[in-house]
Amino acid sequence: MSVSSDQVARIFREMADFLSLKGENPFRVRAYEKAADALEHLPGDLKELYEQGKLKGVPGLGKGMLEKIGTILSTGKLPAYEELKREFPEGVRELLSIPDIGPKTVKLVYEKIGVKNVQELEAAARSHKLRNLPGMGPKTEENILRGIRLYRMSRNRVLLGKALPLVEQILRELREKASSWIEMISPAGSLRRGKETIGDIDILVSSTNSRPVMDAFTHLSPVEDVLARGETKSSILTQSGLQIDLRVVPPESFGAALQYFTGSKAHNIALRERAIKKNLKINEYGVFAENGKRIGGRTEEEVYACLDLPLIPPELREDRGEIEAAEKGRLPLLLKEEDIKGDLHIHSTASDGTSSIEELVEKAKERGYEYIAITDHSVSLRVGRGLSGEDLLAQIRKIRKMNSRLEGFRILAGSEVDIRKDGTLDYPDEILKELDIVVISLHSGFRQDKKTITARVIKAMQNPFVRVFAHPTGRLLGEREPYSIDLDKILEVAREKNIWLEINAQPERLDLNDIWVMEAKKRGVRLVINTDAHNKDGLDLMSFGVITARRGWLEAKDVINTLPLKELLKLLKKDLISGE
DNA sequence: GCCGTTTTCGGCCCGACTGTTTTCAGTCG
Repeated sequence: MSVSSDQVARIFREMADFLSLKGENPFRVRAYEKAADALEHLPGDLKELYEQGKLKGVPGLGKGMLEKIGTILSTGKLPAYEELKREFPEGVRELLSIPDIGPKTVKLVYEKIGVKNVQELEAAARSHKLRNLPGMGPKTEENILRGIRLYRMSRNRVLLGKALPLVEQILRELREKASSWIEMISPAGSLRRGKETIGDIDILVSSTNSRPVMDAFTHLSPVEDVLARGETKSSILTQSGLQIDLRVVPPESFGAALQYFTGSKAHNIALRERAIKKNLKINEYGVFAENGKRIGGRTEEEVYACLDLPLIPPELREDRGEIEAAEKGRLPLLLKEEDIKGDLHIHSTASDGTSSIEELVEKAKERGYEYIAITDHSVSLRVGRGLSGEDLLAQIRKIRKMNSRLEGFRILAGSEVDIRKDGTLDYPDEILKELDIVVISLHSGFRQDKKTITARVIKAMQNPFVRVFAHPTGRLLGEREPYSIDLDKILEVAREKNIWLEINAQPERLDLNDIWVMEAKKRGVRLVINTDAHNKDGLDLMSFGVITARRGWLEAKDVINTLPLKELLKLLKKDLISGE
């Protein structure tokens, strides 16, 4: 039985909660949260990292945390954690997830009137048992009931792919309704950083008159409920249950506010610590010198410049070394969507897609691509209407014919070949060798154990015709956990065999994720961003793959499908030969 | 509990908002 970083992170997070409930030193609480953050950003097998001493020096993991991690790894348990857990009944910690309720309130209601879970808190608020507690009144009861409603409604985070179109609609509507009052407008928060899922949405506006902007905002078409309305901040709840906060700041503070509300929290804390060392103070209104004089804040560039840093792109602001890199002038020149020259994983009507190859080509040209690969499913994927060997050969012939009529554009004949349960591929080599590109992936046997799945994929990667391993972990955000696969080993083999790992751009996949993308780059593994489109509009999902790549610090040169057609073809041919 | 170009002890980001208070505590981002 092995313990993952995520599991230990969860234990530390729970400990932070318990310690805060006990009224412990808040900095000690934060130390546990920081350690949990650090663990969640760790690629690879925790036990190996620990044993090889690679956890030493990771910021946030000091002597005490390392000792605890060691205890968990060797015994599977942590006495300090077990002890804390025993002190509180099961449901108490969950109360902390309710908006407007923090550790002090939970401690109070638990100790004074014995509230042990959400239901009991709701009952206590309804029967007015809370208003007599110190510091509480009727209004608090109302707010707690609202908090419980919100908690139940928004427990699930929403996909970036769902949130982004909604935000675009809202920005459009706001501009229409209050254009004369809006100087600048931008999304902020985790959405701007491109996180794969979003808790709530932040929008920032600069204006000299906030009232008409707030009016427009609270009357937007998707509004279900107005949660708060003030001079500088208002919150709405949309019909889809998403909370949206709008903040209005004066133009001279827009950059500082945008920086501030974009986060992440950890990045901002690190920035402020840096500011203090320079005898500066940063807040959402600007950067200030010791004498209180404002020295920047109109733009984000200004804010960073005050700290002697270049602008750090939002996707990097996770406190994963970006400040140090910026300081040394080593920020990556991040990949842009315009750099993408093609898409190497697309389904047509031949299998389970709904657009013809002709339509897909048309769309790809509109996007300015030089090539696409048609990669329909292989024979054994019945649900995907996989192609028989004969059908595939016929499709290859058809594609060759189409190519002879195309100028400045190339269709690659490919296939998304299933890795069977025993690690063999779904077509024989005689067929694979006819293809321009072979993409392999798993669609079955997700429950096999880590050793089996890893060995199965590695076996498939030995085939000399294989070029791309698609959606390497198989996760579906909010629906399906990744299957148990040892990515560490997969990266090793991918580098050795020169197999490209996919960043699948489907918003519910984004697989590989940002953390593993970063690790793959570090190890010299090449990546390719594909949409896995099942219709022509699916090609537009590329932007989500690009965002994920940017969060993984990728530059254009790290991504195969930024290559112009000629170079890609050269690479495909050359690799085929060297692989034999 | 972490951490160190002023520190191995004594700090640890900062302000708005709310509801309860007569000057502040709790929560949030």
